[in-house]
Amino acid sequence: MFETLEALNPDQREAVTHEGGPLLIVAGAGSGKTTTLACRVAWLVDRGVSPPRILLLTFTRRAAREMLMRAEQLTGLSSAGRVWGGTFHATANRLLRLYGRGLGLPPSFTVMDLADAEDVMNLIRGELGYGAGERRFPRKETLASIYSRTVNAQARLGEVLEAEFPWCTDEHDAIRTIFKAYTQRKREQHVLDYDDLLLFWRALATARGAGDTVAGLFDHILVDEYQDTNALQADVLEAMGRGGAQVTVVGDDAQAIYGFRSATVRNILEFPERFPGTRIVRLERNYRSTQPILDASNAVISLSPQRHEKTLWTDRASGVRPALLTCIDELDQADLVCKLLLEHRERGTPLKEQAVLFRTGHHSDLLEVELAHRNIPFVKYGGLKFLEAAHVKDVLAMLRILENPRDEVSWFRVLLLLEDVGPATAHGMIERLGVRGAGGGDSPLRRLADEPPPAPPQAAPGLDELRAALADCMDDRLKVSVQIARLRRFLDPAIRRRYEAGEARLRDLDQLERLATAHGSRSAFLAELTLDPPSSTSDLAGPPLLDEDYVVLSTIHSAKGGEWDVVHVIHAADGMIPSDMATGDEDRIEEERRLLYVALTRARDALYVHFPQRYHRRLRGQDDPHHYAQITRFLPPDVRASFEERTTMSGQDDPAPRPLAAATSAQDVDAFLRGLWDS
DNA sequence: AATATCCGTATTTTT
DNA sequence: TACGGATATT
Repeated sequence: MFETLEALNPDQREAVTHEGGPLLIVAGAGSGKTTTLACRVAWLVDRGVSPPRILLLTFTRRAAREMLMRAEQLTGLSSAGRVWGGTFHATANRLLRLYGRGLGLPPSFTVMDLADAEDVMNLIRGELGYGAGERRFPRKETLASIYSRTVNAQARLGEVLEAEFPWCTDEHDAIRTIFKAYTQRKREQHVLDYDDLLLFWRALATARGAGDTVAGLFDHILVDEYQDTNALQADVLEAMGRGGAQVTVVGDDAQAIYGFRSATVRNILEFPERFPGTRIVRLERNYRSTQPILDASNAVISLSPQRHEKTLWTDRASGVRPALLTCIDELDQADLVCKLLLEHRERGTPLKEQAVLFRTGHHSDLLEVELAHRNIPFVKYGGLKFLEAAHVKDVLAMLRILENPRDEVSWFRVLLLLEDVGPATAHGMIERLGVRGAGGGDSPLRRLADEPPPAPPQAAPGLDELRAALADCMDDRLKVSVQIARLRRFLDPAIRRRYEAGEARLRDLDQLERLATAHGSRSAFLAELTLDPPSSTSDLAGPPLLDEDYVVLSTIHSAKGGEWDVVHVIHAADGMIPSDMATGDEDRIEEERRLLYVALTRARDALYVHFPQRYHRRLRGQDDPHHYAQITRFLPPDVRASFEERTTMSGQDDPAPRPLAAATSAQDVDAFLRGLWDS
């Protein structure tokens, strides 16, 4: 332990060995934040704190695992593994299963993800007849996001509508009615959404009696990525801290990128006030990147009108500036990225130490095709739609029913798989099964077995299969994977019949089955899946891929906390970064700027930013199949001075040096046009 | 009442 | 492009 401390710089050492009151560590990108936190955990254990009395809250499960592994290496003890680690949501889940009874929450509650929440909203919306009228009514996605924002930001519905969803203000009363019904239904059915996990945790921590118990569980609470927590999470932390635990938070306001989830940097800024006696330690020395890369990153963030009171420095000198590569179009970009990846690999950087980052999941589509074409292996983080696929949700719905027979949405979903059963019939059957019947009475599962609800003749064979499958799986001793296999005797034919491309979908179910073998109980599997979904294609692909060398493709959000020798940032065009969905108000644009900053600061040795000038229009365009983009507004000329600018003209199909000139004139035309309607 | 078919549209980021 | 919604058909 002593040697470990010796290896730290003075600021880090101060953070690690701080004793007494609350601690705020303001840690710039690459400043050894992970090391510092891991060391602090190790140091605490070394000083005799019992591991199970330490709570480490991180942004992802992966981050928690990594940190605890490092802490174990440092202490040489395996006991660090018994530290409580995970996300706020996963921790809430664990605590509520143990102590939720006092709040009227049975340990068998199920957790629904965003898609489920939207489905419930939709169900209620339909039942109350809001979709049917002449007037356009907010869609389920909008309803769910209004709801979540209201809860997480702890603002009044009216204010949220006014500020964020002005086009819905007319529907204020209807929305409130839906929210009431939504809440009531969740309670009746023992279902919690993501926001509920936090709400109930807060309720638990502030409750008379139970609160002392729960808050008293920990001597130390450490929170990573504090800039990306929201008001509710801050409340939870404060309540837990009142139980006597010492609180440590780590964050960087320049890396706040979760405002869309109601995260607020105010949590960091106001931390010293909420936790009196706070000690503040700043980590400004960067160990990750070369000075030219830091210069470019600093230049980008320095244009932010918001204050970021630190400048990173490093002693990693290098003569190589990051590159800003202007290429013709997306194809050209993909081509160049591939070439550079291979080039660096030839020079000794394995693919695993190289990453390609982008704003949204589908920004890598073309590149993925190109990589596959050239036999360059890759894994992609973020943007994984696996769990959103209809057929996967069907399986999960069946598991959920088994876990929590009052889960109406799941019943609905499963019954719709039967032939000749639509919404109306399904409703009737659900009624018959007594799914909504509160509290007592037979379980709907028992009723399904004993007195099957009337169904259309076409549905009879399917219904028998369904009953048999569910009955067989009610035995909790069966492993989840076995249960899934059993359920598939009902599901496979239904899926083949209902969806196109049935075979491909069935292969997804094979994957799900395989994923399940790694988990024990059904409830653990379901909770894991909603709280910590497989985050990359490699999580699903299984072991064989893992030994191979592969490039990492990732959304910038999912790349948070990561670092690579070589980093490519693609699509540095206005409309991509910032996403044109986010150009509404200034706060959101600033968040996009920080997003670019996060992307740039992931690089250790080499950084490439790619800007394709020409985009093919997605929507039908007749005479004009493409348009010219402008470089991202976050790289104005004086910032570009930190880059080495290069233009590629490698497109063989398009030998004319036209693009550069054309782009300039296209920009002029656009500027002219804007003058016509902006004024 | 369910299903087939067609059309329009909106399209981020994640626990 | 894929999904949701509306309309037409069984």
